[in-house]
Amino acid sequence: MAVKYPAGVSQPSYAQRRKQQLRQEILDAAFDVFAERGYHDAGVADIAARVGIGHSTFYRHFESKRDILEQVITTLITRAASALNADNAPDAATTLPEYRAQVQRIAEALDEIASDLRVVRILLIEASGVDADLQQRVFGLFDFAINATAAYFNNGRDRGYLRADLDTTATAHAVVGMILGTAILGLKPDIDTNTRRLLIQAAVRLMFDGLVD
Amino acid sequence: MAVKYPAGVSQPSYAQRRKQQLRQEILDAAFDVFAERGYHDAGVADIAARVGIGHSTFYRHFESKRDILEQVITTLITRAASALNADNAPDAATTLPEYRAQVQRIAEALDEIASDLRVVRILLIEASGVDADLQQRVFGLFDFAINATAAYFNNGRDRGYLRADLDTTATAHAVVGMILGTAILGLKPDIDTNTRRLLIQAAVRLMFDGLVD
Amino acid sequence: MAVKYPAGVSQPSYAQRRKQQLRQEILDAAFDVFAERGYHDAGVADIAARVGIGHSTFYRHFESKRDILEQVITTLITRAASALNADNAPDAATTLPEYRAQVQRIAEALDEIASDLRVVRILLIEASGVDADLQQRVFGLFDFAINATAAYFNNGRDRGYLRADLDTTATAHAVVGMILGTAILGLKPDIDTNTRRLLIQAAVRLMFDGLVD
Amino acid sequence: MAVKYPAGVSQPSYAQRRKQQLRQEILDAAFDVFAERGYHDAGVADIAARVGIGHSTFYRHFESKRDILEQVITTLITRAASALNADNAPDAATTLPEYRAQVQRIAEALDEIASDLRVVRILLIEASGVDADLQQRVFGLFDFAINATAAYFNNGRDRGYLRADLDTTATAHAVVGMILGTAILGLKPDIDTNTRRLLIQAAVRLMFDGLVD
DNA sequence: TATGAATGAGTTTTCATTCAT
DNA sequence: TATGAATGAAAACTCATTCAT
Repeated sequence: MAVKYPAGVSQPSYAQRRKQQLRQEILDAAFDVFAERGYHDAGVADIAARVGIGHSTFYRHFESKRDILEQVITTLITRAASALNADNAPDAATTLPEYRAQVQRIAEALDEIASDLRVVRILLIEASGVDADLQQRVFGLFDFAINATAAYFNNGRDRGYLRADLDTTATAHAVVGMILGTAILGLKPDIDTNTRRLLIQAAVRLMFDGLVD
Repeated sequence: MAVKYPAGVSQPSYAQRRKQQLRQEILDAAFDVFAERGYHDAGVADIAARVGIGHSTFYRHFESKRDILEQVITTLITRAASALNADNAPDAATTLPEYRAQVQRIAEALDEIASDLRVVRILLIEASGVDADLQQRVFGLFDFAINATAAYFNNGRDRGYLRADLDTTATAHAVVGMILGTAILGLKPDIDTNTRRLLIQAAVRLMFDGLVD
Repeated sequence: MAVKYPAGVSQPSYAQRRKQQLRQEILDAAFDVFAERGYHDAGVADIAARVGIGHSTFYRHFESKRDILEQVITTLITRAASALNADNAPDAATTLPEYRAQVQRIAEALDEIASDLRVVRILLIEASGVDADLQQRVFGLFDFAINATAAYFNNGRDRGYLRADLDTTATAHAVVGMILGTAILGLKPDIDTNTRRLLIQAAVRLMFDGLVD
Repeated sequence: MAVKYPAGVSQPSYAQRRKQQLRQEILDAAFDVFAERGYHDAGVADIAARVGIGHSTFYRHFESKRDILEQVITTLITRAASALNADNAPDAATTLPEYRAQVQRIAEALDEIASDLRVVRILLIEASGVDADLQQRVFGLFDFAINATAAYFNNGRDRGYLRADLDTTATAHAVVGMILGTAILGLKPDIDTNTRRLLIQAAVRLMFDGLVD
């Protein structure tokens, strides 16, 4: 689908588009290669070979190996943040069932992303394994998630459909942690789609009702 | 305090003890260095330098760099598994308050371990970043934790102090995920001891009572 | 003189020729270095330095140090085998003088090769000193020489110009041994070209007429 | 059998004898190890382990790894030289049959030595592969053999049972070369005792009668 | 512009030899 | 005296990055 360009902005030339496209191909290849072999084991040559270009061409599009990892991660973070935001606003839910439904939707959206184990691997393992800076970037996403979640909780507590004594920040922490940890556990080789669904269900149920009730 | 040796077992010679001790010093140094710089960035030379020995002396005690990482991880896994087991049996708790107290104890024991961020970093980041094999080892620990947790849940459900419709395995997954994820979130630089305590409390509360009640 | 390429086979590009040429330069340097310092004492760095390239460039052309030795030896073996074959066929000689002349020619051809002491050193000393595999390769050459020689002897015996009771295989062994041993003795520092000629003469004479007559 | 010591020379003490004995054991082990793995691949540790002593003890008896190789080689050279000398004198033979018998005896004695492939390997391959100095030592043996052989030839020529026009030095060279080369060819894996005997026979026959007659 | 060739910095590992017990 | 522990020098090899075509 052709992208529309605003008036006054000249459409990029063919060459520029080609360049953009190649850039994207390289990004995709890097994503695959990093996920398969890990950042350190992956060579720039591997990435280039997968795209079918010379190693040197790689450097016309990215500063360094580290640079492309950063870009891959940025993309993933952006995507995850969108999933958290999409069609959801902290004050959209006014009743418990509404909120519950909303949580279910968010959970499924995140699962959609995390079901691609490569995303989990790169975001949680490789990013942190390479560099404190990159780790910070990812942790920024977590902070964002925690804050968003806390906002939801505040809304629910204010409206009265969540516990009045809820420590919203700390609990948000716990919930985001649960998402995170579940995603990591999903790296275990033997988890199929069905199990994932049961897990989400159990997690959402736990979140709302706890073990007891 | 001198260690007692059983009759018939000759106490290790001075040289042997020295050797053991040096081995332990190297292990400790490796633990630190791996945590600080990451496995790939850390050189055998760094480890040796920290202990104050020559590079090649390292190889008198460990097969390879990979070998020592494995040993470090094995130690950590063992320690974590002990913490999970210590003084706890799945059927020890017969009432909800008892179980709650037990969970609190376990949570604190794990937090004690995880408060050393280096442990978290090595176990969760480095292990997985290096090798599929090592990742498996760590995941074995998680499986153990999940199974143990499920056993507790089964006990509680059978005794009637937990929900009758509890999907014990899936929920155990979610709970272990929560522990895991919280540990990782603990790597964020700005978390102090007090915050940790609040987090644990919120997590335990969430686990038992959920958001609602 | 420009090499002619058959129709349909595009002439190698300049870059390819350059690469071939560099490869050959490295081979030559390795040949020299191995002969001078011996395989074990020679470093890849020495070879690279002699060509005037960086150490790692070496690895763009050869798999490993062992690899290049193998290639050097293969070349030498091929050359020696050609010398044995060149313009000679086992049944070319029908009379004793003809055969005698043929032997003289072969002897001179081999001497031509062996006069380069580096060849002898690498083929007989280094190859065997490094690896059983390489030794096998060289011994394959000897076997070839023995078989070829035996074929000549058979021809001569059948035609009646050699002893009827000649044990052709065993004698071929002895003759090839003589060539081999003489080549090794040629490594002695004090042997000049003239002496070599006398040696060949004496050897050929011995071979045909023995000590007695 | 106890060795007799001349009057006035005090018999070595027990400790000294033990030391001598251990030294010999180390020499034997080195001989084996060098032959099996080659000088460069063999470690001092291997030698020590085979004797059952610590690596360090090795250095109480030999200066260095190189040193022990030298001693091993010296021993072998001495043994080979003895075989060449034993009960033979250049002028012992006065007739052709006598000389022929003498040659046969010498050939068998040398074969006895060379049938231990380890001797051949160490003397011809390892010695030359390590060091120019060691190679010289071995070549000294060859020179000795050549000179001795030439002396025999001179005697035979003077007495009239060998060709009058024999270039004794050059032919001696050829003959010693034949011995040498045959010994090397003996390293081929598929040569059994019987073949060896046929080879010797063929060589001696060739030496005396040539191909023709 | 795209490329493959070239590179050197960096790392793991080995092993002969010395030292302290 | 015998030993194992310690060592550092050396060496092969890899790979991200630059350069010349």
